[in-house]
Amino acid sequence: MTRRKIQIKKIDNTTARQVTFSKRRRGLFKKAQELSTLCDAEIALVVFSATGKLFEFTSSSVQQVIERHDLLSSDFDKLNHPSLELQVESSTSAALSKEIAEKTHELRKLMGEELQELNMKELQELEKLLGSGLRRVRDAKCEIVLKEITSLKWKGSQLMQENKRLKQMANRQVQTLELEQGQSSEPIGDFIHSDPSQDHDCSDTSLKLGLAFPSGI
Amino acid sequence: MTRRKIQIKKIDNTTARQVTFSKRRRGLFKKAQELSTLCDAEIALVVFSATGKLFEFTSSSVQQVIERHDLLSSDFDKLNHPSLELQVESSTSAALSKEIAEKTHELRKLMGEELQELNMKELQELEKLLGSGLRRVRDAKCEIVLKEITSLKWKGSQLMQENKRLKQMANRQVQTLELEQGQSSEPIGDFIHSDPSQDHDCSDTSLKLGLAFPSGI
DNA sequence: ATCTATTGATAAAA
DNA sequence: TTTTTATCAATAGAT
Repeated sequence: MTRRKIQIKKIDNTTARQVTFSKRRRGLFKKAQELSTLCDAEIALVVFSATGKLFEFTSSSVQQVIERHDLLSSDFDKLNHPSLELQVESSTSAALSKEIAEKTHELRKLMGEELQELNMKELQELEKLLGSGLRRVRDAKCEIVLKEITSLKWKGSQLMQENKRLKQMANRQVQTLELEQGQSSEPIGDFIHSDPSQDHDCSDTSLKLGLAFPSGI
Repeated sequence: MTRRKIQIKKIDNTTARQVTFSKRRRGLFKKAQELSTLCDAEIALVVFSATGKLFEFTSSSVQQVIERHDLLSSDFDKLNHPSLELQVESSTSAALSKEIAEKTHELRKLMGEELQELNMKELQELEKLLGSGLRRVRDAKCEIVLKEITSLKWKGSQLMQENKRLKQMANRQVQTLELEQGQSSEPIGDFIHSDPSQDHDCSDTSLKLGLAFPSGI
């Protein structure tokens, strides 16, 4: 794409790969943003880096939905300003990463310096430290996922309810025809399978949440 | 971007918007594909057009997971049996919890048994073991999350299509009534909006995903 | 759908 | 990481 054309295959050099990842990720997110704006499309883009880092872009924030329906604690929302930037580094996540890095370093240091001095108690203490950090990270990630899934289920339940209502209406309408005309109209089966070719306004329905996603991930 | 620079705002002209949508959507998917290949990243990209059509790209490993667990895709009837879904999710989570527990137990055992025997190399091996275990857990989490989200999106699109068909049906039924009775029946508007207390315009039937929220793990 | 004049994205280097 | 710059790729408008 520039100085030289490149092959589309995994970049061997780690540094070059990371640089390219940063650049292209930004480019991709920008393109996604532009498409959603230009063409009024809904876009969800999730990128996991090779190191497991998560980046996400969604065309419309579900934050409003979540806040409106009081779904989950808003701890993470405070850190979130999706309108300002496509992707913001979370200070919480960064802090957690840092903490993990520090614990790991601590472990390395201890192992290198005082191997003979290590006893069970000290090792367990280290384990506990590492474990708590990891648990916090896990919980944070879980919460994010929960929000996402909950919002999707909410949307799904809206659609289901509307679907059900439309079916009821259709049935009523057929029954009305039968009554008024004293004969049966088209079989429902054919009616159901009529070919869709256009869309129009639909109606929203009340909130009926699905399941909570189990927190054990 | 070419003949002339354009503003990044919704394109008014419908035809132009659709053309641009097609072109840019292709470009976006290509970029996503390239990023996943070049940088070994896992990517899930979902685009709903303004008309509710679904386009999706997922990097290969994600795709395999989705196909492997494809049982959810074909029948969105399972949406009507949330308890079943809950069980599936729970068992999967339980497996992960178990894996974590096992890793922890392994560590304790190793530390408890041969503390004096542990040397730098062995400890580093232990650390690596833990790390890889954690990475596997993390990957498993990613898989579950992506699978869940993808299946929800799929279900959503199925419901949207069904709704579209039902709405079309309703319209035709009303029109049939009007023709056969030689007079107008209830206005379509009232028919569609039969429950005014809950209804409002919602031509936007597309799914909206969760927060833009990068997190480092 | 196909064609190009331009703009935009980005690989390599700093 | 971020910036710079030389090229390559994407695409707006036209056909």
